[in-house]
Amino acid sequence: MFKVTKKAEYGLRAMIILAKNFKSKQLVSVREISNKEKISFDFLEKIISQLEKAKIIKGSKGVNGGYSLTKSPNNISVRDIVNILEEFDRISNCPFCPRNKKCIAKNAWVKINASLAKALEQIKLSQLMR
Amino acid sequence: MFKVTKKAEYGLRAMIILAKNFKSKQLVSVREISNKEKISFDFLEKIISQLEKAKIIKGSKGVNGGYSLTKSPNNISVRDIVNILEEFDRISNCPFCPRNKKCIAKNAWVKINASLAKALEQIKLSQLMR
DNA sequence: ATAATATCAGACAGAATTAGTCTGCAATAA
DNA sequence: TTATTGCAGACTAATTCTGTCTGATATTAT
Repeated sequence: MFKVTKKAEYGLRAMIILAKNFKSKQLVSVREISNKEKISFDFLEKIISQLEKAKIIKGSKGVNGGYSLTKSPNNISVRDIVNILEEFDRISNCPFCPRNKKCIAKNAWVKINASLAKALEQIKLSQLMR
Repeated sequence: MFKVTKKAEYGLRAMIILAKNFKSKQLVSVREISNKEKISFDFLEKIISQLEKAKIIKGSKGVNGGYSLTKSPNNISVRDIVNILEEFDRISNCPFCPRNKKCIAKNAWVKINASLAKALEQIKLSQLMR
C-alpha cells in the first residue's frame, strides 16, 4: 500500500533517541526506548538487533547496558536506516525487472526511485534531535 | 516493504498504452492491453475498472469497445494514477498519526512525503509515450 | 559467587494485505 | 440474436506485517 513499515518508523524513532544520547556517550536500553516511545519491547528488540547487525549501532550487555550509535548523527541519514530495515529504499523494482528491457514504465520509476533516495539521503539524524 | 503494488505498476503501464492511442481516439480493450503487457486479464480488468470510476478513463461497451483517456496525457501525472490505485501517495502516515503531536520523527516523514509527491507529480503520461 | 539486568537469537502465529481467480450480468455492435 | 466487451463483486492462496514467546549468553552490582 505504498507505505514504510512500522519497523522503519519505530527504527527511526529509536535512532533519534540514540542520537540524542550520542554526545554524552550514554547507553540507552531497549526497555527505556520502548517505554518512552510506547513501542512493544519484543518487537523493538528485534528491530534494534537488526540495526546492530548492520553495525550502525553497538550493544553492551549486562546491568546498565544498552545501545549507542557507532558514528555521529551528522553522518547517519534516514536512508541508512531505511535501507537496513526495509532492505530496499526504492518504491518500485520495475527498473530491475527482467520482463522487458524496453518497458514503457521503467523511465518513470527510475526517476521516482532516485527522487526518493535523494530525499531520504538528505535528512540526517542530527536534524531530528532538536 | 516500501514498494508500490503491482496494481500501480500495471495501472501505469495500461495508462501509457491508452495515452499512445489518445490522439487517434482509438479505443483499446482490456484484452489487448493484457496481451501486450502480459498482465492477467482478470486482474487488469479490476484495475482498469478502478481507474474508470475515478473518471480518468472512459469505457465503451460492446464489440470493438474499449477504453480511452478522458483528458490529455499532458494533464495526467503518475501521481494521479498512483493516488487512485494506492489510495495514498505517501510513504508514511506518521505525519497524520494521533499518537504524539510532538513526535520526534514527524519532521522527517513530512519532508519525505512531500518529495515523493512532487516526484510523482512531475512525471506526466506524455513523457512516457515516446 | 550469585543474582539481576540486559543483549542476542530464533521459532511461532494472528491479522492484514496482495495479487489474483472465478462467476455472472449488462450493454452494444455486427 | 449472438458474439464481444465492459462492469461488478464474491472468493481465495500466498505473502508480508506485526508482533509474541522462549530461552541462551554476557556483564555488572552486590
